[in-house]
Amino acid sequence: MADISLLLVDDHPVVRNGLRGMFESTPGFTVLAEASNGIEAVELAANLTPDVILMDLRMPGGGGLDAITELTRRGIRSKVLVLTTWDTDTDTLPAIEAGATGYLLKDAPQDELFNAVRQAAAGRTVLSPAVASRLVSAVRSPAPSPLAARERQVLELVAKGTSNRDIARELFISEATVKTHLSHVFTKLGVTDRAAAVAKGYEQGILGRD
Amino acid sequence: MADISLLLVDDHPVVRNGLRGMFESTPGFTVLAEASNGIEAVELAANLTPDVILMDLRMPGGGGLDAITELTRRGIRSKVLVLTTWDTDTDTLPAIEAGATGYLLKDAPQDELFNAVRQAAAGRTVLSPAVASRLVSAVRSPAPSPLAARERQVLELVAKGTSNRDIARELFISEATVKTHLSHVFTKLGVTDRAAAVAKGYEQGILGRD
DNA sequence: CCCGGCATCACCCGAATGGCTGATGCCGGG
DNA sequence: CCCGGCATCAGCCATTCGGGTGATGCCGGG
Repeated sequence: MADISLLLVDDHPVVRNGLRGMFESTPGFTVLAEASNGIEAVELAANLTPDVILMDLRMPGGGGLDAITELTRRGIRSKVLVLTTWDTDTDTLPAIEAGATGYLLKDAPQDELFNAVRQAAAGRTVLSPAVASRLVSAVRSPAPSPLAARERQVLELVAKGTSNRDIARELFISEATVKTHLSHVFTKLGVTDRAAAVAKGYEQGILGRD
Repeated sequence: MADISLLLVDDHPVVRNGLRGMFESTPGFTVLAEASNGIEAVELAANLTPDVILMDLRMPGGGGLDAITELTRRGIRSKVLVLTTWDTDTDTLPAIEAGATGYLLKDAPQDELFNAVRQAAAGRTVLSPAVASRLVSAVRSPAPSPLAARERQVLELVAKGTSNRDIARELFISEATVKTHLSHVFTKLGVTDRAAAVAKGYEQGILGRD
């Protein structure tokens, strides 16, 4: 069987270099190209159609997530293997929903990485144990948090230090309604005051993505 | 002149591999050893006394910061070059205060890295442009953000939804003091209420690192 | 030696907050 | 067709906040 062709996507030269070194010195893999951001990645993938794309999610200028979405949209059939640094990422699920074939952490041992790439090339999903367990628990729980659109808006304004009155003005609703929304937010997030609600918002990735 | 001897410290095998590859394939450098956490790093440094230690700050089990402090405390004269991923780090200054000789970002080009190592070996301070500019601005402005220890504690409790009264109880101080601390927090963060303070706390990395 | 920052505390007061009860209209799914 | 979730609104009320003013003690740097 032919070598598995790869496209490496990471904004850090060091990481790209490390990966390239690892794969080039191991039979069965060929590194076709490297990209340092999502835009480049999509272009290169479109031209080279590598078997597997190893991609970091967090990158300046063209996030990995958008890149994945774009790839699936264009019907490019390269398998995307997300290789990320932190497992605390809130984007695990989005990435998989967007079409990533696998998701593993950078601190995985080499053989695990090689294995993952082979699995991915074969179209099988590979997840880091840590990620996998989070996934199942995410599925298991019917999502306890998701705030309604209006509730999220209110929370965002609260995080900016806006008073209920001003939130009301800003959203063209009455102050009473703002209070109602906030009460619901509190209930859904399991807190009792706005400060804690903001904290939860950040913890759960509801806030913080400007 | 003899090779510059190196100790690589990073929790990610991929990164260590990348660095090792880069330095081994370049004349003038010798990689003595690798460590995956701060504890290991200190031990190895004590035994091998490398010229330069390339160290990541964020590591599980023995943070890089403590490692640096420990190294200076022990009088080990290896130069520490902090090689970190994000320039948003709040630990830039602490690291330098702790005794780091240089501080640069992982996405620096290779030659810059090589150069930095040589500079560090010669005892000169090297900083990434981004870091450098942040440093000067930090010096220039009397630090508008860094909260005092007590203030941070209070903010953390606020983020957990604790009322002033309960914060007072928890910290064994009076409610009045809590309010004073909070007022200072508000001023320093440029906000007017606890919710916004929590938000700023997360934005600025004061909160969110459990 | 004095000043500034930190940490501590007190008192007052008006405004904002959060809980509670209750109500209306719309929409989509069972 | 009814129920649940969303979005809207009202009024009441106890508590909590945040601002302002003022004060003390400690420490470290200039």
